[in-house]
Amino acid sequence: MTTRTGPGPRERLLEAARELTYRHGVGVGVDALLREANVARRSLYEHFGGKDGLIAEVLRRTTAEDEDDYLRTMRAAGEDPRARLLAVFDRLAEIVGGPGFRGCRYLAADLALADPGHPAHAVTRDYRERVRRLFEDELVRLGHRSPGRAADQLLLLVDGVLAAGATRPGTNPAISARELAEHILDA
Amino acid sequence: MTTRTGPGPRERLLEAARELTYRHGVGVGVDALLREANVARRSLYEHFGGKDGLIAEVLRRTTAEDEDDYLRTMRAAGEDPRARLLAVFDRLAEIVGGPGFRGCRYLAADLALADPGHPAHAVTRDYRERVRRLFEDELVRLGHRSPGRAADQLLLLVDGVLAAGATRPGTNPAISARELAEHILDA
DNA sequence: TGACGAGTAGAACAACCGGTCGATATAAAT
DNA sequence: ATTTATATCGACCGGTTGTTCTACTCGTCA
Repeated sequence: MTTRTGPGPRERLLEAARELTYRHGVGVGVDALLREANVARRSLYEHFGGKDGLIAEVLRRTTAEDEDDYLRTMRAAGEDPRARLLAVFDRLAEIVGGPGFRGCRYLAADLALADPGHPAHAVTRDYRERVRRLFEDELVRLGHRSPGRAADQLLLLVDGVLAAGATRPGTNPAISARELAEHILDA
Repeated sequence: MTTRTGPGPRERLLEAARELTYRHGVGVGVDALLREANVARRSLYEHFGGKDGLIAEVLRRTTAEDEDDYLRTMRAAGEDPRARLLAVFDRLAEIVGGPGFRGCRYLAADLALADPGHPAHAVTRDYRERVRRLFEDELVRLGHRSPGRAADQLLLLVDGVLAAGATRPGTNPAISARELAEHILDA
């Protein structure tokens, strides 16, 4: 008979950090994280080497999930590249309009961590590059005349939606962005 | 003979805070601010009531300056509302491409200060509203069919440029944004 | 002269920062 | 049965957080 173990300290720590760093920013104290996760201080340093390592690992996980979210959204939109790209902005409208939305985690992390050598920056940079590639691939399939430039513009709109969604609650920037996205796709 | 006084503690403190909160974020310590400004601890609390008051006052000042910058940029672009609005994006290209650019101060402050009651939020909210109105007035003068909606879209582009400029250095998002802005104006 | 206001220097505060470490408990592997 | 790995508690480190307070030095004006 196997004992009912449940998620270990490592998982609990990641989950707590995912939650608290989003609510309070990456400036949350280690004590608060340990308290929330109900995990001994030492476990943090054994598993992640320190607070920075934990933060970077949390971002690594959420970027993977968010990338999956993009992929699923696009897959659900069918085969047409145009419809697939526009679906991204419909999905953004849901996210930004959702009750728990508090801004883009990656943007907040990049702005909060002044040290350019912090491991979190590498994670967010890779993520943005992957999303850009995702857009570019669709634009190529669409037969767009300059897929690279258009991908940059779409990424700009995504950044704008996430920024405006956080700083001007109430407005729904994703709707505005979708219109502009249509123009990009038709150019 | 008048003694050479120079800027008082209040001014020195504001200047130091303007600089340090931009370089290191609003999380800078009070000690660092006092050291940089060469000001006694007590003066901070007499003049601003505390760190939060100082931060809010710094933002109040920079928003006024930045609004002036918008106004001067537009005035220099002549009378045509279309040219005036597009000039904003040329100016953004300069700012984002400049050597000292480290992201948008207001966006960083909003994302870093989790407490919605922090006085800084009111300052940034007012600033965004003033900029939005600036855009809307020009759009009305331009005879745009839906100035409110278009102003929101321009603001979205500005947010996007400032966000992307910070998170994806090297790319020049203002150029991408200018193209989209043209489309908004011609709609 | 004396009072007042503004400034400085710096001690003290309680709370918290990220990080290290010894002691111990548990359970699987040998 | 013994070893090994993992996980836990919790004390402890030096340093810093934002804030309050006392004591002192100026210059100004009455």
